[in-house]
Amino acid sequence: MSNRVQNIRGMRDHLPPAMILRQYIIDTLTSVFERYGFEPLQTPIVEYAETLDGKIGDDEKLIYRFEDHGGRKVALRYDQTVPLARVVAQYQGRLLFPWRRYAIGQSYRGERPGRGRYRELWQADIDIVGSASPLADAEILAVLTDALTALGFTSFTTLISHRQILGGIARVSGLDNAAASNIYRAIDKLDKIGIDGVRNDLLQSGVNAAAAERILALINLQGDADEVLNALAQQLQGDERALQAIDNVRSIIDYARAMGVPEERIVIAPRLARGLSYYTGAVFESIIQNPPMGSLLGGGRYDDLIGMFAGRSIPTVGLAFGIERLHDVMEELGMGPASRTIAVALVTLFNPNMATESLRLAQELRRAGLLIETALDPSEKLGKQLQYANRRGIPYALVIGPDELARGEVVVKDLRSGEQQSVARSAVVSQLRAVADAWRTPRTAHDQGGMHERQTS
RNA sequence: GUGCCUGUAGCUCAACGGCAGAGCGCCUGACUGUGGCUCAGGAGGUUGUGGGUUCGAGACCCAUCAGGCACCCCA
Repeated sequence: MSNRVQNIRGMRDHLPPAMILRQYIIDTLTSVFERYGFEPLQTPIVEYAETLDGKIGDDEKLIYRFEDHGGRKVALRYDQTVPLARVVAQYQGRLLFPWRRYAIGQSYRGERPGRGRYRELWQADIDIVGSASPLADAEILAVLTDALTALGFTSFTTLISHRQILGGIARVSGLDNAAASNIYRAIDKLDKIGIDGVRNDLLQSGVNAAAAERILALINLQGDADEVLNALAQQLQGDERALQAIDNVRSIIDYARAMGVPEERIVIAPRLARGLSYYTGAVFESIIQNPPMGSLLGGGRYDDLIGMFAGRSIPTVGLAFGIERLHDVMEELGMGPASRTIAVALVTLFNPNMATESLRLAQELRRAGLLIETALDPSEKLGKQLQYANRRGIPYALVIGPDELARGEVVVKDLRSGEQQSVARSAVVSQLRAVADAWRTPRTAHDQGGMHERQTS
């Protein structure tokens, strides 16, 4: 029997310093989502296996499956999109469309863990259910841009494409459906393996040289969004579906501009394939160049998925923020709250006789909304109590000794500077509140590096 | 799921097949209303785990677990 002390592979424990950052991420995302009218939804982590089967494509083998005590075949959710589809179908009569909903929670994928890849991963999903309007797609772009900006990111890029642009590229290159699905994976690797790498992959998967060059030219288009879309429209002439897709993306981008999404945040990237098979329309993902972390979020339009449950088409667009990746990147870049502890001040206990007075002070401050920790041992030397506060990173220590009590004052000591002053007891709240606000102000990114087109090699 | 690299004190890492160490951290004191800095002491290890080779294994071999990198794929 093993009694090892060990967490499960690919699943992380988050100690308080990490959780403070994660909660900051979640709080920030939540507040941006709600600013756009998205409503919270929570669903179970466990679903019937058949609910998940046949929805996500080849990755189905990565789903965690087991039988419950009653022998039912169940599975841990792979994402929060399929459960959303189930909910929409199940509660159609109680929901009003279009419906904006967000969901923040964990999903499970039996992948091999690596950088930015975990078997338990938290995602923050937003979706607009029941609207086919390109304005819905654009709103997702606006939310994502606001959210990453609010988190402190200064140089992210959102790649945008459309399933039928990709399809059009395959069709005008003379590939049938089977061949087409093979090339998507190859061209999606453009950023990683470069133009020559993709050419190699294409040729190796049986694409003839002429078709390969055609594909490479299309996925390697450079320029701003309008230029790339125009070039695509020109070269995909005759493919009605692709042209419609291009018009659709134009509309989405126009609306996004109207909502103030900066031009430099958007790149039309025909190479963008995205793995999940349920996407039907626009697809997008946001990336930063430094540190390298794949995509921070990904999403798109999936007009048929909910219909698989509901029996009628309910067009939907949405995306998932990868909280694990946001966390890892923000940690590496030193973003998020500077504080690594919760309390803004430690109320010390001067001695057993004075403890009551100190505890009374602590409760006053807590009722005023301040985050206060107290010492627990009135007989412990004051130096020990200060040392504890200092090590915990608590910025302030409060002391009430006999002198302070007699004068109705409190010593407020700044443990970072070492300075201290006696403050009238009635003024402690306002003084601490001011410093607490400054102390919890999050840091923004130093830089995530300039990012736009891939490095040309 | 495949290949490669790594795993030694709380942390970061040393140690030719021959007595397991350093820095930081931690504990005690110098410091009797005050942390940090300095100084003096001190504690802390079945070398991830289980086998094997050897007179002798932290080191070599096998297995296993965990982490990293590259595939694959994705948030």
